[in-house]
Amino acid sequence: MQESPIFDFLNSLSPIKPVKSIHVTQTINPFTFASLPSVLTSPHVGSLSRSRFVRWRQLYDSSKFEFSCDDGSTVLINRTVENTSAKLGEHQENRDSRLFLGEIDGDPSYDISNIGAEFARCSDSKCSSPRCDIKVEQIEECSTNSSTLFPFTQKPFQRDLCEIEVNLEGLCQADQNKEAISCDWENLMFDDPDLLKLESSNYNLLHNKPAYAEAIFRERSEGENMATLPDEGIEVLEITEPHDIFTSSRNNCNEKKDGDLKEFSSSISNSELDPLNLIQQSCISILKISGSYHERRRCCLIFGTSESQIGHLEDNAGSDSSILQQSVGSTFLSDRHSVSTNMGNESSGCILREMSLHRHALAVNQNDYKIDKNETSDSRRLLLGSCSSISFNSSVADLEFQTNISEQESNTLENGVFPMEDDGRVYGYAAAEEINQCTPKRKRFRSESPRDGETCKRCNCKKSKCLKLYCECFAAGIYCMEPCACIDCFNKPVHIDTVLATRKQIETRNPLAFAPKVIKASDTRPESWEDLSKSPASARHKRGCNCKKSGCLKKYCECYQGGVGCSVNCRCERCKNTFGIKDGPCLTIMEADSEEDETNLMEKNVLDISLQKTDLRQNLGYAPSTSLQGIRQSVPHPYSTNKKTPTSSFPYNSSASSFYASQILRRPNFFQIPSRLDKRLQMVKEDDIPEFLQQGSSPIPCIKSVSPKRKRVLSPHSVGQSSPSFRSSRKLVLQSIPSFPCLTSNQ
DNA sequence: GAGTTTGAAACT
DNA sequence: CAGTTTCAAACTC
Repeated sequence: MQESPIFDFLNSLSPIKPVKSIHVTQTINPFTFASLPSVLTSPHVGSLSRSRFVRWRQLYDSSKFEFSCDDGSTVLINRTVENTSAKLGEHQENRDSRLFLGEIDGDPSYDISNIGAEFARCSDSKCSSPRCDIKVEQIEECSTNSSTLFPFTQKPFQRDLCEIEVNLEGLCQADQNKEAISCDWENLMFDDPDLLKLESSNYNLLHNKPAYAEAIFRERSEGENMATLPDEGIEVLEITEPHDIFTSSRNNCNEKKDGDLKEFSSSISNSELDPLNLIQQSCISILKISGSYHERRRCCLIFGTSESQIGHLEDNAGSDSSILQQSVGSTFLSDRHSVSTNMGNESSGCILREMSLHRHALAVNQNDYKIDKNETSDSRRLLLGSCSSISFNSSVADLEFQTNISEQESNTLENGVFPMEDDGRVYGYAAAEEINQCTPKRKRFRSESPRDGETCKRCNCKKSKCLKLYCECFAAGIYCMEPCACIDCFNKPVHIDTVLATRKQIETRNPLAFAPKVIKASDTRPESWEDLSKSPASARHKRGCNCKKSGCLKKYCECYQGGVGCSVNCRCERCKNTFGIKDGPCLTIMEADSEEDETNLMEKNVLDISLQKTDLRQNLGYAPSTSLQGIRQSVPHPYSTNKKTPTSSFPYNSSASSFYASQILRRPNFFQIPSRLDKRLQMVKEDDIPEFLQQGSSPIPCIKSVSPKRKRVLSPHSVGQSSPSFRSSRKLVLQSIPSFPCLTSNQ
């Protein structure tokens, strides 16, 4: 890979030659961490599991620091950077229980500990909860441009990783009344803007680098901080705009309220490229959460600098920088939340100009986010990509995403394999050896608990480094996560550059490589149908299978695995796919009517549903479909809860559909089954093309169908263009967008 | 858990 | 484009 053109290109972008990494490998083991002698001798340290605490630790130089404050304590940080005498560990408590954290050896680059202090202070100011835990951690600083550490990626970034964890659970634990919780973060955070004014400019002066910030939400792993709080009610209801402290940001703040969601995006001027500002704003925005305070969530903010970005941007003055922008402007999405930082490159070399917080969830697979406590949460699943391509209806996210603490994590813990903190996705700035956390014990995790994590992809890749489509995680557009048993995994946030570059390379080869494998027939509102039929009807594998021996009756067959019948696209032999065989009769509605007596009740139901869909589609102004795939697929899908259930893939095409569905479902006659005549009349317009297809708006170029021996892909565009009205053939429409947002659209 | 089978993906 | 190899999931024992 190092010799691949893409990496040559990447390397050529950076005028900065790799230097020896100063990184010191750190294995962050909470147990180890917990066992460290407390730097602070605060009497409250011992009650971490139940107390509010601010924890700050510095690991880059192998020193670990932890600050904690207990109930009633207020954390006050000394922001005087020059005060080198304020050594780490110094603290004092006054009568109002203020805990002085001090500086870390006066190094201005680490005064982000202030943030935690500020947060803690804010939390203290109004929260009366006995457990309002706030933890700020700087995990490490890592200059990861070393090809030694990362032989497959040129990673000229210096990053600091700051982890901020907010544990608000205790706030409503007492009375179980969320509404009673009045921890107004918005006020908490900014009731003293001056106090929040960090000495962050020193960082810029010191490093003279542009900065970028990334934010990652993830759930806290059990045991990470000794907390023993139950896992429940994880929900962030609101993200609000930033406070005055970011005055310039506020002026440009856009707030869009949608349901209980507020989305804000704020512009940050050049002078605010300070990573501290970034991180602060990010954190504050994230922390400005209201609603459920059963929240236990960790926000990881990765901020850093990129010298190569500077050079590149200066050299090119805002021209070609797609790759850099990909690495600069990234959106990490996790469960219900996403925090994205849009950092465009301005002529001045400015990297960051916008930071936005989205609560819009962007899922790869809806099933990954099923509301099911028994399922492994995918909250830690992160999607990569540029921000600009992401836009969702928050209500959809509300419907579709809810996460719970991963039981797998707990299981892993029980098995004695502690989930590293945390498998490189968040703490990925470690040396390569740390990345390879996979142990033999974790091998074949999937097979050990085949049902536990079916809503969550896990791979066991050994050779592909999870950077090929062999890897299910990578193919699905998600990071590998803790349950994965992959080896040498590069499909992690720390390798976002590599991931994106690889992805782009693959997409160059096949623009639809990351598109869902199963596409639905002329149905642009799949989510609605799914709700109705609960079956993966009206879908086909986009390429078809090529099974020779499995008879398309095993999950080797992608069609079968996807719960769809084989189609003319398949080259399978001796197809016996229970969802529809390749050479089976291509039924139409008319034919189905004549055969209705021969269908069983289930099939009739499916037909009715299909017709209801037709009706619905009419109501929506969309043409009905004649496809009777639903009939052919009426056999209950044995993997209905399977992660790969195709109809639930890529829900981010679902915002509109869900909306439409919700609207239509309110119609009193929605469930009225049309008369037979109506049914037939509704067949007429079957091939109306969704607007977005008619407009040829798909950025994906048409993929021509090739010889039957070759894999075939039908693109939306090609389908739309080749589908004249009133033609009654089956039509397959790729409905979903690739799992990764467009790589080049983050301007 | 180890080994085998299978077919997609990648490679030539 | 076709054949081959690689790969990891699915499957079997």
